[in-house]
Amino acid sequence: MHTYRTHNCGELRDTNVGDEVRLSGWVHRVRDHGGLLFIDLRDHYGLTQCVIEPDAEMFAAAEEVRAEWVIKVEGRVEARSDETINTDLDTGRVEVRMSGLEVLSEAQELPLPVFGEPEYPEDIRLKYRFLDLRRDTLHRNIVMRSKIITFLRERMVAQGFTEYQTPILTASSPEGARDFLVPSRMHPGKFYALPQAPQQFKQLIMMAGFDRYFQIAPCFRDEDARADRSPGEFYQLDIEMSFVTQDDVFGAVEPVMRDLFEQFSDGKPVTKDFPHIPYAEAMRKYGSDKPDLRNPIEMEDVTGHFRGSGFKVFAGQIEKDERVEVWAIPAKTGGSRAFCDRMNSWAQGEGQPGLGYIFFRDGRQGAGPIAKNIGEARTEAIREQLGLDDGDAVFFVCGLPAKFAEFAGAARTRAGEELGLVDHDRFEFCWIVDFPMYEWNEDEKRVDFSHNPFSMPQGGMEALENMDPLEIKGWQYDIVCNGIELSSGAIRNHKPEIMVKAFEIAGYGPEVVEEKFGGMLRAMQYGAPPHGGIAPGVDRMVMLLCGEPNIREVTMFPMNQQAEDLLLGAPSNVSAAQLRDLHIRLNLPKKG
RNA sequence: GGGGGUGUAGCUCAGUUGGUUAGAGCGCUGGCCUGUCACGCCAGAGGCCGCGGGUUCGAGUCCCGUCACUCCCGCCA
Repeated sequence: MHTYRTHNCGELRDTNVGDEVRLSGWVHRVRDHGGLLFIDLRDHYGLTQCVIEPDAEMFAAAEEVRAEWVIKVEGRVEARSDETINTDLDTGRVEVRMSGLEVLSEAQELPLPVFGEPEYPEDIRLKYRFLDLRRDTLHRNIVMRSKIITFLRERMVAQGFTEYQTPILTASSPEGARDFLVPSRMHPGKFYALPQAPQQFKQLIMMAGFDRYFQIAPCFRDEDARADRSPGEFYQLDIEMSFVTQDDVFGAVEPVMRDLFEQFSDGKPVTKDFPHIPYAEAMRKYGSDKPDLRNPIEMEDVTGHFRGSGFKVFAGQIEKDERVEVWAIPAKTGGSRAFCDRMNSWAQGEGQPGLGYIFFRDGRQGAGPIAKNIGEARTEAIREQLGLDDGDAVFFVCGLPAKFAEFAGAARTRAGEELGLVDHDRFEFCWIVDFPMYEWNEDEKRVDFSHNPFSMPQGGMEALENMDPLEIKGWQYDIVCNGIELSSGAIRNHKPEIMVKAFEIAGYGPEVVEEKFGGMLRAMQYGAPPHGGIAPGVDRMVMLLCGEPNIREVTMFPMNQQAEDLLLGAPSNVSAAQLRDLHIRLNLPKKG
């Protein structure tokens, strides 16, 4: 018989009745009836009820055990009587009649109970993560994460991709997030950086002639945390392919995502064919480049109905600036003054002057101040355009779309959520395509890359030379699920002269490109294949599939919001000798 | 760097207009209990009310500061 166990704690069934078995695990729960004592023994696999009676030799020892002690139990598997079967347990038809018990390891009084699922303070959970991880939901989330990653690897390999590893110690990149730096011992005053993503490496892999790369890639960015963003590190399903168009990338990635979500979504429906939504259309309809398509509300331009109308607040703005538009946010079933006023005061809380509205009642009559001001005919035209009826409402935002789109999108989200129009039990995917290559940086009054500077502009060199930079679109795309951006990707620029020109438009001279991206530029000069890729965020996929709003619920050993590891104590002080080796002298901020 | 929330027993929380000895559940200790599976019953221990200062005859409660955790903004090509 094995030293510790013949079976695991989730294994025993009717067919084992009569077997002499040995189980090891944690004491999940003890129920001491005096004349009869139950121990629920738990391990990774499940829970088995063990029972002992006072005449048994080990009874005194059994009365001593406490929650989370590690014990070894021996005994005979017995069938439970009909009235004592527990259908909630896989092992609930049997129990182990204890004849032997050995304590393998005792536990102090717990700072954090393993039994039950109430919420506990994050700092205690993180300090005692090993206990937290024993708890059922978190334990299952972590296992789910592993299964998801295994699925991704298997599918990628099956589709002809190969996993290659890229360096962890690399060069600091001039664009993007703040880098984590690692001081060089051999080169005083110089630093490595941890990769924000293997972006340049995966393109070099394509240029080196390896086709179809993927990697479950660790990425490091020294940015502040959010609920859905760990401080410091996260994982991407990093993908790159040679000789491909945008549609080839979609064709490779979309089935993997759809099948992944169908397999792990617990029966929730998943989008069959991901719609392709141009960036401009997404902004106009949803006020966001990561729209939640579970929300049925689509915004519409209703500027014409307000031009020259009696609602002077809007009409005046339209008069003054031809770029001013009015967008309507139709809200089915939102047609009550109480709801409209609630939306209005929410908008004021967001720093807006308010949120104008019309709601319809009594035979499609428009109600509210705006309806009064613009009159029946215009009100009816708006109602007609949006297909609204009694009991519905519509909200309006007016101004320059670039300025109000984000707020309009937030109002759309809020109306959809408050009115219960959003179906939470589904996964709605889409591709957002045709992102602008550049955007206007208002602070610095100049043109900036809006996405990835390595992307191929649509129209290539000709577009860069002849078009208004702000009109140029890139072969850049995002994959979005339920309002969450899972990934950005692009068809890359593989021509050195286009790269130089693209950077020139953003204000970087050829010497800057040479200095910062010399390696990439050289690679392009020696035969670079057209290539492209994408990098869906693994953590966010796992969050969606586990239904967890917080990334720490799907991460085994997360840091807290202040980027500290409370279990192992990182970051930590280092010795003077270590600093000397690295040629570093501390220059600490003054206290207070 | 900025804004919001929270902080009372090992843990989750309650605590009235400022007023005697700060409570409950879980856990812990002891006792009882032969079919529980959130077992039940009885008793007990356990508190710098985050920390510092102030107002007051009197502060868990009001004010100021500070610390910790968290959510958000900035940031995240």
